[in-house]
This record gives sequence, structure tokens and C-alpha cells, in this order.
Amino acid sequence: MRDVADAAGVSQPLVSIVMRDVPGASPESRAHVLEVAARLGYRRDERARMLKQGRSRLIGIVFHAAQPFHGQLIDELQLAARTAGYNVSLAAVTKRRGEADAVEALLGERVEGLVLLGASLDEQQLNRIADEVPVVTVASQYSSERFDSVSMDDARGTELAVQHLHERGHSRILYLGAPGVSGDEVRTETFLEATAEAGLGDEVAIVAGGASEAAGAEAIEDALRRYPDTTAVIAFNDRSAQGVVAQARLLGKRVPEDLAVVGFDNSEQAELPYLQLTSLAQDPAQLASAAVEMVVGRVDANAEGESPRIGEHRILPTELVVRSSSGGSGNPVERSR
Amino acid sequence: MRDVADAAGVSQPLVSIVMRDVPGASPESRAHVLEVAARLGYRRDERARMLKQGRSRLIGIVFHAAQPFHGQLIDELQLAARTAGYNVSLAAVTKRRGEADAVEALLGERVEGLVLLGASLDEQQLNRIADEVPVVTVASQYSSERFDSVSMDDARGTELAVQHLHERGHSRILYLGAPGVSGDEVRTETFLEATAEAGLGDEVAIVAGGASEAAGAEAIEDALRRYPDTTAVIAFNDRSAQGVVAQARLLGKRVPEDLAVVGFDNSEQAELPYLQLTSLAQDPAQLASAAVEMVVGRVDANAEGESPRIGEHRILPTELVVRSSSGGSGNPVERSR
DNA sequence: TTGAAAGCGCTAACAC
DNA sequence: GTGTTAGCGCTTTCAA
Repeated sequence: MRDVADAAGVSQPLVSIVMRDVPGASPESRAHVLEVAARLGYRRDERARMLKQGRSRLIGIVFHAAQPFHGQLIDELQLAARTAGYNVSLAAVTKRRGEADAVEALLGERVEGLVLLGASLDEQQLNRIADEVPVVTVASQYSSERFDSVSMDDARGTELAVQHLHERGHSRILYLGAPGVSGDEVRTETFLEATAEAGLGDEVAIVAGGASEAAGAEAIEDALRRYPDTTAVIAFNDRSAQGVVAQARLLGKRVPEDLAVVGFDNSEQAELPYLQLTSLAQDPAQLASAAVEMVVGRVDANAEGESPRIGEHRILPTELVVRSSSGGSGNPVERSR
Repeated sequence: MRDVADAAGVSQPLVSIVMRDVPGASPESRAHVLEVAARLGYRRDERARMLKQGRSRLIGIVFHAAQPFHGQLIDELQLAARTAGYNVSLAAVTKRRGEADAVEALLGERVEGLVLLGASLDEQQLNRIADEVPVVTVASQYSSERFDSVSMDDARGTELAVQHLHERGHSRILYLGAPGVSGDEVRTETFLEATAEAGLGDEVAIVAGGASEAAGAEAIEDALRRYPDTTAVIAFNDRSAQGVVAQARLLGKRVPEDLAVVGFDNSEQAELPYLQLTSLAQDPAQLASAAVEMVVGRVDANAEGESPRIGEHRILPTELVVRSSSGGSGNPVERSR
């Protein structure tokens, strides 16, 4: 900026005014400064800017690099944050880098808020982080009073899935869960309640799988041996559902004629022509805008010295998107609430 | 730092010495300062640190959020960068945010080098960026003199695939490409050369697909109508290969008995039990360490005022990992060079 | 071993 | 409309 100012024959703060595009410079000097800056290839240093301003206007996002659904969420989060006047800083969780590490890195950058996608830290660890900076988790369920969360309505979603399959005449239904992954507990409980209520109590089964294609494939192979009469499967997510469909077909089952399959997430994969997976939708745009709204709300509240409010745990409505993997659409979309 | 210094009754620079863990403080004051810092929840501001140091020691990584293979690369890149004494800063390319935008954001953070995963910017744009900061592209092919690239040996890989299928008796081989995606051109040309050399000139075909599961599925359905005698497919990547396998099975073809399939990337998906995809491996660890080595080399050279060297375009050896999708392993692994 | 002083690139308050 | 001055949180001389 000094260099630009010297080259343009003006003061350095005037260059600042021009570069920020705020009033306070005549059209002529503005044009001149911009011309000189462009010629010199000048680019403003964002760090220095943040340092001086005393705040970063940065939201940190922790995501799992291997999870394609997080890509969709990042897209929406970036948009929502920009609208709220914030930028985002990304930290990836990978096979060799845990969530705690990723959070540390973002705190070192002085992010003003943290959005954690698919967090698996326990509530106590998150509470400690929330002492430093507002936290909101997306797609994980917590009930802490110290931070917020937003997730889909797992209970209602499971009910919709059970109801959908029951209506289509299925009674031997399998829930293929992902023990230890957030959301699984609620889905498991609701599955038992909903099937019991429908009078299917002893025809259903629960098997342990996981949140990946491989886990779904392995679990269904095993499950079909143990429960050969199974006619329908509710899988933990679309990825495991994809494994279920592929493996079942390899074993000679037709989907949906011999085995109906329902997944969770309504990811882009669900629309693949050879899958056409019935799935419980969670809208990434809605999740993202809720997350940004909550975290920015807390950031602003802190800035104005308000006393911190109690943790808010928002649950967004789900809808069942019916495709052919469950026997096709009778009534195409069933909304929750 | 000021606060910590006051609370500990020492000067602020001394706190800096302690926090950086460099010699210059007595064990007692070191312990005392650390204790006070911990009590106050002090955390060093990375931005201020970079600002003062006059450099960021940051490598910017541009990745595609929807591409799971990039997740593996990020993991390796983070490791390699840390080893070289650098940190990384991530910028995601998504449906609504282009590569140019992502690059801009990183330049604003004053990254000292840029690693672009699967770049699709043209050479001229990249040259302009390379004027500001060293650039290396990963898994895209360029021949610019102004920046570096590292990619797998597409030509050799394609040869290996053709040879592998030919050895197993296939002659009606299809190349299912991804027009416009980097690497496709070389693979297409090599496919034609290698098949011609093997005397299969008029039995092979090339069809336009894409780099996703959906593209592979659509393309194979169409291709099997136009070339019903096809017995083997080389797909642009593992994702499209997965679409090919799934769709072919749905159409009643058995894999590999009726249709042998080979992919590129040897991604984690290739190992799925129901796929067992023969694939041309590109080792993410090797790609990553080469990329970091090249970009850091240029950063250091610049720092020492050396005149910039000419663009280096490194091509890493590939190997064919044989799994059952191509008829199983005769000889399990065939190396290039 | 410790402290004082300067300055990285920028913005904000104020004077001219 | 423009320039002057001060300072964000650090690191880095250099002096005590």
C-alpha cells in the first residue's frame, strides 16, 4: 500500500480508502490510484486487515474430506456466510487428522465462530471449545446448554420410512444401523417403536453396519443369511444403502421386487439411474442457513456484550423422497409436519 | 500476550520467547509464563505472527469438494507440507464457486505457493497466477514453462489397460472417456495407438461419457446399444467405472464374464466388495509429496533471489491393480517402467 | 536472562 | 478531499 501510495503520489491511507471502496476520495484520485495499483499488481493483505480491525469476520468450518455430502454443505455454508458478511475458513478432517486438530488450527486463525459438520467429539470436549468461541454442530445430535446444533428430524424420518414400507405391504423390515455414528441411536429407537406400533414387533430386525458403501454391503450379506425372509431395508445413509443395493443384486435379489431399500440424506447419489434410491431428504441449504444464522447470532450477541443464551438444538423437517428402490411412488413426497 | 505478561509480571517479548519455545528464558519463568498463559486461556494469534515475520509459510490448496479422491490428496498434502515446515490453507471449488475465486481467496491470505487439484483453468490463466506465486497442478496436464505439474502416466496407464484386456482375449474394447476433463485427451490417443498396434484397429470404439457415476451409467447404456458386441470397457475414472458396472448389471450383463471393466485412480471405491475394480493406481502420497516438493522448492528459490527455473512437468509411474472386474488376477500387479 | 523499542500492512480518528 | 498519527498482536533487533 505504501508502494502504491508513493507511485501514485498520494498518502497511504488514501489508498486504503480507495481499495476499500468507501467514500472519501475524489473520482479522479480514485481512478488514478486504482490504475497504479493494477499496474503494480497490488493485492490487499487480508491478515493485516483483520488484525487492525480487531476481528476476523471468519467462520471456521470443520468437514470430513471423504464425505461428499459435506461438499454440498460447504457450498451452501459459503453462500450463507457471505450473505451474513462473513468469510469462511476450512479445516479438513482426514484419516490422519482428527477433529480436535482441525478445531485447533481454526482457533489459531481467530475464527469468530465454528461450524462442525458431522462432529463426533463428545459433549464435554465441545463445551470446552464453546467456551472460546460460539459453536454449532450440523447433522450431529447434542443437547448441551453451551452450544447449538442443527440436524434433521431423525425420529420423524424413521417413522416415515417405516410407514412407507408398511403401506407397501412390507413387514419383515431390517434396520441397518451405524453404531456410534450420530443419529443412529434415535433412528434405532424410533424404528423399534414405529414397527411395534404397526404391529410388526417380532418380524423386524436390527443389524450393525456403518456409514459407508462397504459397511452396507458387508452387513446386508450377513443379514440376508440370518434373516432370509427380509423384504425391506432401511439403511443408515445413502452410502450404506448403495452398498446394500449393489450387494443384494450381486446375490441375485432384485431391487425393489425382492428387496426394497430406503436410505437417509437424499444425496446426489440417490438419483443415480441405477439406484433411484428412496431417501429421507435433509436439505443442505436449510441446514447451512440455520447453522450460519445460529453461529452468527451468537457472535453478534457476544460482540454486544449480551449474556450467552442457552444452547438451541434445532431440528429441521424431513421429507421422504420416493424413488423406485422402494417400489416407486404411490404418492411422491410425504412431508414431515 | 500483553495480558499474560502483565499477569506473570514479565515483559511481553519474554512471553513471546516462551510461547515460541525458543531458548532465551529461564526454566522458572518459562514454567510460570506457561502456567499463567494456560490459566488465562491464551492462544497465539497466527495472523499477527505471519504479519510480523513477513511471510506466511502457508501453501494454498484448491480442491473440488465433491471429489472424494481429493480428500485423500489433502490428507497427504497436509502431512508433506508440515514436514517441509509449512501449513496449508484450503479453498473449495463447488457448484457455485469457481477455481478462479478459490485462487483469489488464497492469494488474499498471502499463501506462498499454490497446489491446484484437478485444475481446469487454461494455461494462460494459470500463467498469470504463477506470476504472483509458485503454482503446481496435480492430476492435470499442462506444458507451461511458468509453472509445474505432477500427474500420473496416462499414456502408460492406458497401454497397460489395453494390454491387460488384450491378454485376456478381449478385442472389442470400448474407451469411455470424459471429454474436456484433463487427462482424457492423452488417454484417448494412446487408446487408439495401443489398440491399433495390437491389431484391434476396427474392433474398438470410443464413446463420450464423463467423470461421474451418472455419466458412466448413461454412456454405457447408450454404448451397449450401438456396440452390442463389446466385451470390455476402459472407463475414464473409477467413478464412471462404477456407473458402468452397476448399469451393465442392471441390463443383465455379468461383470466380468460378459463385460470386463477397468478404471483409473485405484480409489477406495475400487476395493468395494461388489465392485472389485481393476484400476490404474495413482498413489496419492507420491503425488502429494512431489507437489509439495516442487512448490516449496520454488518458494525457497524465490526467497533466495534465484532466477525462476523453467516449468517442470513430472509424470509418476502407474501400476495396474488387477481385481476381479476384469476377470481376476493372472499376475496381480503390472508396473509401469 | 530479561526489557525496551521498532515495525510488519492495514484501518480509524482526526486535523487540515 | 486528503494527510497525519496511532495502534492491532506479534517477532526481532539491541541494550541492560
